Amino acid sequence: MSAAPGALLAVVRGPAGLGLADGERAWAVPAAGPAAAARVLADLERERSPRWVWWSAREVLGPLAGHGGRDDRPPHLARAWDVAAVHRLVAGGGDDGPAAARAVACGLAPSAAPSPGQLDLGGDGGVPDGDGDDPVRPDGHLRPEWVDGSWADTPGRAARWAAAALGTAGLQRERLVATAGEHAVVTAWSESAAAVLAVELEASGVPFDVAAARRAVEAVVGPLPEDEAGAARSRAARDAPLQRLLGPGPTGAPVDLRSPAQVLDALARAGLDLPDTRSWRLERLAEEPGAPAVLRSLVAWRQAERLAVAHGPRWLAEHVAGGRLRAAWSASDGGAGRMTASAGVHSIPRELRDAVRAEPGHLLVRADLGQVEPRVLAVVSGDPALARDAAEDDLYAPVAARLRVARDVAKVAVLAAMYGQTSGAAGATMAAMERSYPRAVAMLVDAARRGAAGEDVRTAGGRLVRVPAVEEVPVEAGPAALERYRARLAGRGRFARNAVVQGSAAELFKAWAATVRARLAADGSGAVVLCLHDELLLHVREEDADAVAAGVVADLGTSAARWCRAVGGPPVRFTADVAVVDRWSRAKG
DNA sequence: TGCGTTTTGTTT
DNA sequence: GATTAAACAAAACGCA
Repeated sequence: MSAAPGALLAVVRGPAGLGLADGERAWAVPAAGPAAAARVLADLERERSPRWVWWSAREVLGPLAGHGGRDDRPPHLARAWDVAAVHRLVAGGGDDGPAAARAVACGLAPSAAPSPGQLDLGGDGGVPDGDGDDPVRPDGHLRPEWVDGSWADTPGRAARWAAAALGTAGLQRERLVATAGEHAVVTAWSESAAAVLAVELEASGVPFDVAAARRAVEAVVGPLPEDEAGAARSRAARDAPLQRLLGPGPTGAPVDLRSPAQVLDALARAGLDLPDTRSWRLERLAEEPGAPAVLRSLVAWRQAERLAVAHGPRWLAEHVAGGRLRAAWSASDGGAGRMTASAGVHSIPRELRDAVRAEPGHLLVRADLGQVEPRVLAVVSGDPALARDAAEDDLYAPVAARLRVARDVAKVAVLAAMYGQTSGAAGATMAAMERSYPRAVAMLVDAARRGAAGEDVRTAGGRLVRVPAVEEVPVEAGPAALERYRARLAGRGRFARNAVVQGSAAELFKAWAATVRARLAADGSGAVVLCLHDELLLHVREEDADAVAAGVVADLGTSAARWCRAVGGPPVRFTADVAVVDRWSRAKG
């Protein structure tokens, strides 16, 4: 659902309750195409600092993102109330369209929400689609004929659609405060800003040198093919040496290296009995003295195959254009509301980071948070000892001292506590963790208990995290089925335990990212081009790079302090490592 | 043939 | 004896 060029763009200013001094006003802006819409937005921005209210940033800004200059974005655009983003916060994900968001905001069942094309049965049975219609039915739901994007047909409809967004935002706010608490309003703001950022990330992409990427892949894989036939030839050439080492399969045909089952059989014939062919297992075996040459060859083949398939010519053609790697971005996805991206942007292998390069006259600023998760744990649990330890640059040093173990052991112990690991050396240090950080551990244990019991949990900022359903097992089920059931419950416990930390960390990160975004947009020094859970990659003008690097650290100070206050935790110190580089690969980390 | 599951691998 | 979280993505496998 997006406004086509030449259609209308609905822009709304919100009421005081949404963070404004101004009264309610709904705007419907006629826009002859994205460029005109961008000018209108820029004009409106000059009026004093509104908080925009929209059904979703994607709908309103998507059509004009990328217009008006790559690095030229209205700074206050992200001061918004994004109904879809707030709905995901309130409802814990799922369908975030206007109909579902409206239903939940009204306390109605989202399943009863109308969908486009559906007969309108729930209302007054009035006139179906007149210009004078209200998008909202008397029962609170949206009218189905409004949900299909036709709000953009006339100025009158756009204005009413905008007003409905405003009304929904008000209801949402009440609901949010009632279910998650007053502090969740602050989260709603930063999540809305992240939604704007997601649209911008999608439009801008990551500066990417295709030729450098090809070279990096070729260094491992060999010359890249030009077409399908060439691809088949180079695959065969890659396979042949290893196939000769493995010998023929039972049918006499060469082993299909892409079939785990066939590779497993072939290894068994070579006298290697393995439970699976995971590369870490193969690597460990290959490193042993006297290991057969096949193993080393197989490990190398796997590495090349992976790179060729995941980041070969097809991937480059599909996702890189005009010197930018582009992906679809979600501002809050998954169990805990992290930002996610398609095209494998969050798992670009190290070899390829050399291809992420600043454009002429620009530099990259890479900033990553140090030890975010334990610091976030200190905030959300309010554990005084952990909060004190966070004062150090290296949080694990004082932890090691308290636990009376080596730093590495301490680090594993903290991570294991957050992930719910109970076996091995990490399990053994749990008792010491509990003694040293009773509040932190108690909070984690409580989240795990609630998750295992099927109760939903909330992040520090108030996001609802739904634990996955686990199918009940009848009492008379066999021991294997009962064991699987128990394992699922435990898995759900670990999920919930992790989600409260990971999800809260995502909220802190987004608050920081939004602050940095506003800084860059305000002075036109550049743009955020990549968000990687605890890492920001900025593309900035060369002459501004050092100032931006300093600014990013300052922004962390202010946004982290604000976040700690908002969620009612102690003022925990957060740190960031910042590097100014021309290529991503040159920033260590 | 098509669709869902399993295996594998990369990142945080 | 096991049981560290999340994500995206491709190809093989298994079943109807």
